[in-house]
Amino acid sequence: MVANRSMMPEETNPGLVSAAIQAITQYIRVEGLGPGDLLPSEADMTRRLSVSRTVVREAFRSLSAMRLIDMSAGRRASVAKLDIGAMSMVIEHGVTTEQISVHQVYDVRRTIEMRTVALAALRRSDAEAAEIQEYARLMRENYRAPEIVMEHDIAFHEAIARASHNPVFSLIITAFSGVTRRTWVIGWRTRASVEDQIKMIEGHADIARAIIAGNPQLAAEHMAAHFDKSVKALTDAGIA
Amino acid sequence: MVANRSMMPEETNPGLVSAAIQAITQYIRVEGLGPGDLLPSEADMTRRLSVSRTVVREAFRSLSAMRLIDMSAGRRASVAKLDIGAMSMVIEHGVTTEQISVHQVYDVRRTIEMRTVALAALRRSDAEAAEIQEYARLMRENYRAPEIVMEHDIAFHEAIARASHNPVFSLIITAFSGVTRRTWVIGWRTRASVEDQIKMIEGHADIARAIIAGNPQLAAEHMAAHFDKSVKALTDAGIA
DNA sequence: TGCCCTCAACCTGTATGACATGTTTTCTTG
DNA sequence: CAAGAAAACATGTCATACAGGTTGAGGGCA
Repeated sequence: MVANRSMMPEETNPGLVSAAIQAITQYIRVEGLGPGDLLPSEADMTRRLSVSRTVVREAFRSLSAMRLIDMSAGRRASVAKLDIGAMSMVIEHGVTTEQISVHQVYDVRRTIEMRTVALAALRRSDAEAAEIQEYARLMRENYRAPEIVMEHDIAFHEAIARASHNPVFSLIITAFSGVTRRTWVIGWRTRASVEDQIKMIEGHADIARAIIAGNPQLAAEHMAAHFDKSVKALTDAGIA
Repeated sequence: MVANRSMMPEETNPGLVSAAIQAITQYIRVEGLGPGDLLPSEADMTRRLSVSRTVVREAFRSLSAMRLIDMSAGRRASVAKLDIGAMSMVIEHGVTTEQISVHQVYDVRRTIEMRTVALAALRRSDAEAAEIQEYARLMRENYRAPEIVMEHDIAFHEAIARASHNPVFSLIITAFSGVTRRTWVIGWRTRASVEDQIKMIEGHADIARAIIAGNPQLAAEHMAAHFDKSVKALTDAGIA
């Protein structure tokens, strides 16, 4: 009654905690819970699964770390809204342990953003178009302050992903933001002249205009050019 | 000394466990640990962080759930090799709680696999080419047994992702496999005639041949055609 | 000497009980 | 009937205990 061993592809490494995690996710599925819905209390789960509260807590904690559930003191756990959480930690872990290179991340980003930008050009609402354009404007306005440009740059790409109206794209792109934060400034510094830096910012404005114009081909072309330049900047900086 | 509040983008929801998680990941980073390297024992961490073993354990457990570290009874935790773990759970959670649709997953897969298949055509080793071809062959050989075809289908796509030699692609594609397992059979059933089913399997053989021939354009075209047919099959089956 | 076996030391897995603190519900009181 | 206090319930953290897995040191045997 506690765990299933056959159907799920998730490896059940032996142990009560893993079984409890399975049981809880299965509970969410079976009960058809959606974001915000409450889960049984730890004491409840302790009784249902016939294990100690220790085990139940570690299971809840694990799900909370992956952002599948929300926990806070005093109130019961609830099903979480879709969130990066775990995914970004996995990516960062891969990069810091040198199992993933920054170039590889950029290739994935390029692949995905060529699509999100085209979708955004087709599907963006007016509000989304305005938001994207606003980030491009803020980049130009703050071109003397790299850190600020970076944050608007990241926000720009995330906004495009949102405007694709596919949350999975949004999820993945946002997961990469952490890595971007660690390498962005390096790429910026290799753009020796102010003209180069401004040219890079104008690349964003080009993308924004194509999205607003509803031209997916043009938007994708500008995005490709942008990534090619960014990757070149990183390569020039000696980042593998 | 335990946690940092400023640099990391990860939201530090208050609590000793979150702080411990931060401390442990930071430890991995600072010590420059790679896959397989051992972490301090729970007792050690208890002393270092001046918190109870309960807290340390919940932190370790959380990292283990995200597959950032490996744990097993009797031996100390170690840094894990890059693995899907959390990512696939996030995706599955999104789908079961209806925050992500199957179509959206397929759009992302299509976007990524158009790239992995092209990269595979350019970069695959002979062994990888043989493996990919073998899965296509196994699909044909077992065409009467849908479940077996499905497993080889999934293995086929994962093998292509591996042959792209970019682990991030591999990571993402594998993360989607769980969702695929839940919907594959439905798409299969809508292919009414045996001819249609065989045609679908032949689509995989076409992809394999293009990869072996080292022709990225052709490979991408076949992949696109394959996905278009798959999505149509799902749509015909009434999957949103 | 060299190999195998045993056992001690260390480690994680699970259970239990206790108490602090935060949240919700209920009931009392004005 | 409303406001506020208290009880009931929830999670957060700690301490302790013991079972069972892992490893390496040391000793016995060939």
